[in-house]
Parts: sequence; structure tokens; C-alpha cells
Amino acid sequence: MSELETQIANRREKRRRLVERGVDPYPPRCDYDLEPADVHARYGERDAEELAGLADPLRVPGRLTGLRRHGKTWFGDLRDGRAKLQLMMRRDELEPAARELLEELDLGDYVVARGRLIRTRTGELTLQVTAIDLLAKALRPLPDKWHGLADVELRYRYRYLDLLANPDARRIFETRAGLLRALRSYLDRHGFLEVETPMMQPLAGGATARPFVTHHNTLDLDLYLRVAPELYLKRLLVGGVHRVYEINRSFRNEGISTQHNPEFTMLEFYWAYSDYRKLMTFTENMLREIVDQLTGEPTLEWNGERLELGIDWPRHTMRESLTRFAGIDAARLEHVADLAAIFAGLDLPLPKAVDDLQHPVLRAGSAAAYERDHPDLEIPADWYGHLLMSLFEERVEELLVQPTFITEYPVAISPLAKLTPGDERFTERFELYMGGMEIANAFSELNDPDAQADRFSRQLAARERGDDEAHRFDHDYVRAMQYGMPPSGGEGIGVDRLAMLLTGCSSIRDVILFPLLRPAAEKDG
RNA sequence: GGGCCGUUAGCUCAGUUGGCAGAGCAGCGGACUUUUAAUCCGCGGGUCCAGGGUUCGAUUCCCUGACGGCCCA
Repeated sequence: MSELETQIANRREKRRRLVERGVDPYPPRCDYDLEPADVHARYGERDAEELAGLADPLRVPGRLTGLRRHGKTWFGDLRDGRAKLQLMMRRDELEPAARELLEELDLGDYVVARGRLIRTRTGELTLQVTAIDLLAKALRPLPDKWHGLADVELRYRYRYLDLLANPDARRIFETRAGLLRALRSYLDRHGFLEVETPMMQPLAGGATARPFVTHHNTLDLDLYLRVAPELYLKRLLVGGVHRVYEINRSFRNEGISTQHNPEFTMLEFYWAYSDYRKLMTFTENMLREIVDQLTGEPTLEWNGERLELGIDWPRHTMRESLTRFAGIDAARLEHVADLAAIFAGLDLPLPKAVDDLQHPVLRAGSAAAYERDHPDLEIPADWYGHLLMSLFEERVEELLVQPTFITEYPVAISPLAKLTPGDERFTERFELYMGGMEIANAFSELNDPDAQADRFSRQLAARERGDDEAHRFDHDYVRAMQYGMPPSGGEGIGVDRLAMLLTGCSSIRDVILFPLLRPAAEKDG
């Protein structure tokens, strides 16, 4: 028998003896007065004399996480995930049933102890126990009480063990909950209505991403898990819900990394009569206030750096950022031939959307040379945008540690955004970066149904050329536009990444309770 | 998908330049009436991730695979 099997067998044997004696190891009810954290909240400040003056004994439930047998006096620790309360059990003062139960208890068992509060010699608030009842027998040994659970895989796979062994784990998820509350509260106060829109969609739109596929049996209908709630939320704008938001899961069938989990939580909100400029100001105010509220100051510690949210967040166009942060000559950011030359010079792989590698523009070397040698040869319309975006992602994104807005996104990668007046290559869109991560993405929503249909058609064409991340054509969405959608700004915020920033976690898996993992091997721990 | 790293007792970790596998905590038995990582005495506990190869001998070296981490795509 292995060590683990022996320990489990010991616990089962204790359970058997208890049952034999008429003790239910999993009783249906628990009568109690206060949990450990509440005991500390209520009596933490009382001294020994005040405690002695308390009339009635207290019943406190919790998990037994420590047991120090010291002759006839045993000390135990009762935990509830928030706090620990010490138990003192003088065997002579225990009721007979409790004395018998004590012999069969193991670390990890849930019990409810009854007794009076005292201060020990060292001043610790302690329950001097006279009776104790079993609430739930634990059959497996718990992780080490001192070192906790360090194995990253075990922490993700068995999060309950992480939570009960590592106090910090719980703090992360409390902070995450605080973030969600703060976001909801802020939006509610600003007149936004929280809604829930379909997660199973006949057509996965609103973002360029591969979806998960599922199937409805009785309708015999293939459905997609949503990659974004966007198109449904904007239908609500048409319906007159002019300030609307949703905080919930989206699903993208893509790689897993420290910044990507296949299911992730996004806040999306839409605001009629607004636009991407107003949204920048709104976002800045909202996140500054929330961070201030959660951390006590408008700053974040990230990778040893201090993120300053208190000052105005800089705003750069994508091209400006390439010049400013990557040192690329602004004049070389206007033409596919120049961009292609930059890719070649930096030895960067071309984006997938650039699908004709024989095209002369990729080898021209410069815009001037191309115009001279191929004055009549057309360049695929969406290459410029894909190249610019790809270059930005490669050379700038990770450098944007302090909160920074990047504006003017290429139309090729922004099929749902309004064009920048005067320059049809770009859209009224921004992304917010913090800690080198994309945190938010927003734009002035395209509300011209014909223009939208045209954009969808162009995406469809890209799709047919093999770009499987191109947007699908959503006729029903265009139909909604045809009824008239108010000019609006809309935004998505990555809640998991915000939670990372707030907790200092460098992996998204640290802020998701049950991140996606491959199923465990048969081996059992 | 590629590169690098990891996987040893329930947990946290050593270790074996290829020769019977170790510690602390946890467990089991004992001592101890204010301890708190209690202490003290004693005892058990291992498919060294899996499979194959090399070898007299593999946990160690080689190959393949599983799972995980980090970086890259």
C-alpha cells in the first residue's frame, strides 16, 4: 500500500469507528454562532477579563488545520478560508463524546467546537473547548500547512487545494470580485443597463477570431460560442437601449498563453451619442477611479514598475507610436512598398493576409521605386492595414507599459468602426495599453448599413482568400442597422487582464479560478 | 506549432560523476496540562511521470511520449 493509500485507509478506519459508535460523519445540519473570522471581528479587541465576563459559550465551525498535542492539553487551529481561530482542548474538561471524537479526528476534518473565549498566555484569542462535533470527515491528507501548494499545475488543476493552502490565492479572487463590483457600480451610476446576450450564436461575430463550434440537437443547428457580444449589444442600441453593457465570458479557439485563456471575461459597453474620443476620457476616468478605490491610490505595481494612472494618459496614433517607440521614419509608414521593406529589414514574418508573396510591391524596396516600376499594378487594398497593424504588434505593443491610448486603426482590421474623416485608410478606433497588454478596444460604431454591408463583403472576400480570422457577413445585423442605429461609441475591456494588473499576476491563469488544462493523466495525487 | 526547463514520499524539496533513494512537514506508536512551523523518543512510507534503448546494472545516459511552466509563432 502506498503512503497515500495508507493515510486514506487510516482516515476511512476512523470514519468506520465513528459510524459504529453512532456518529454521522456527514451530518445534515450544523448549529453554530460565529465563524472564525466573525469571532475575530467581534471579539478580537476584547481582553481576558472582558472575555471572561461573556455569559454564553460560542459554537464555531471550521476546518481543523492544525493540531498540537501537548500532554492533556491539545491546541488546534480552526480555519474558514478567511481567518484562523485557535482551539484549546483540555482533555479533562471535555465532554466524554468530544473526548472520544478527538481520537478519531484528522487534519482537514470539518468540526464545530463549543466553548468559551479566552486569552492564552501569549495573548491569542482562543476558544476553550468543552464539546466538539464532526461536520465532515476528510479522507485525503491536505497539502503541507507551512509550504502550502507550490506546484503550479496542481494549483490550477485543483484550485480548491490552492485556496485552502495558500491565503494569497483567495486574495486574488477577492480583488477580482472587487473589480467586477466596481465596474458594474461605475457603469450603473452612469446610466448603463446590464444585459445578457447569447453565448451560443448562429454566426460568431464582433471580433476576428476562430470560434468554438457546438450543435443543438432538436433544432439540428450548428452554433458557435461567441467570440464577442458586440453585434447583439449594438442591436440593443437600435432598440433604444442607449447605454448598455455586458460583463461575461467570450470564447476564442486560439492558443493559450500568459495573456490568453480560451474562455475569458470581457466587459463591453455601448453608449449612444458618444464616440471614440469621449470613450477615451470615460475609460480613463473609470479605470483611474476604480484602481484608486481598490488599491488606495491611482497607481499599480507591475513587474517592478509603477504604472501612473493619475496623470493624463498619452494618446498617439498607431503611426505616431511606431515613430516614437520603434524609431521608424514616419515617411516610411504610408505605403505598402515601404512597409514591406521594413518587414524585410527587420526579418519579420509577413501577416497572413498578405497572401501573394510574388507581388512585386513586396520586393520594390520603396514607394518611389514601386511607383516608377509598376505605375499601373494594383496593390490589394487590405495589405496596408494588416502590415501596419502587424508592425505595431511586433515593435510597439510590449513597450506600452504606462497607460497609453493608441488611435487610428487601419480599416482592414476594423470592419465595424467608422472611417476617420479625411483618411479612408483608418478608423475612429483606439486601443488602451497597460503593462504591455491590450486592455481595451473601442471605436465609433459604424452605423451606415450600406457601408457595413460593404465592409462585410470585403471581409468575406478576405475569408475566401484563406484568412480564416476575417469577419463573417451578418445579414441580420445589417438588417438591424437599416432601422437606424444612433451614432455611438462602443468598447470592450479585458477583465482578466485588468485583474492581472490589480493583483500583480503575470499569468492570466492566476486570475482565472479554473483555467483550461489538458485532462490530467491517470496518475492520482 | 517551435525552443528551453521541469516531473523523486500526501505536501515542500535534496540527491544519485550509472551501484540497496534522503530530509522537513504530514502519517503511525509513545512522553508531555498555555502550545502555535510545539518539543522529545521510536516506526512505517517510493512504478524516482510513462514506454523503449544502451549497460553486468538505469531513478541517473539516449530516444519517444504524457502533463505542466517560460519564451517564441
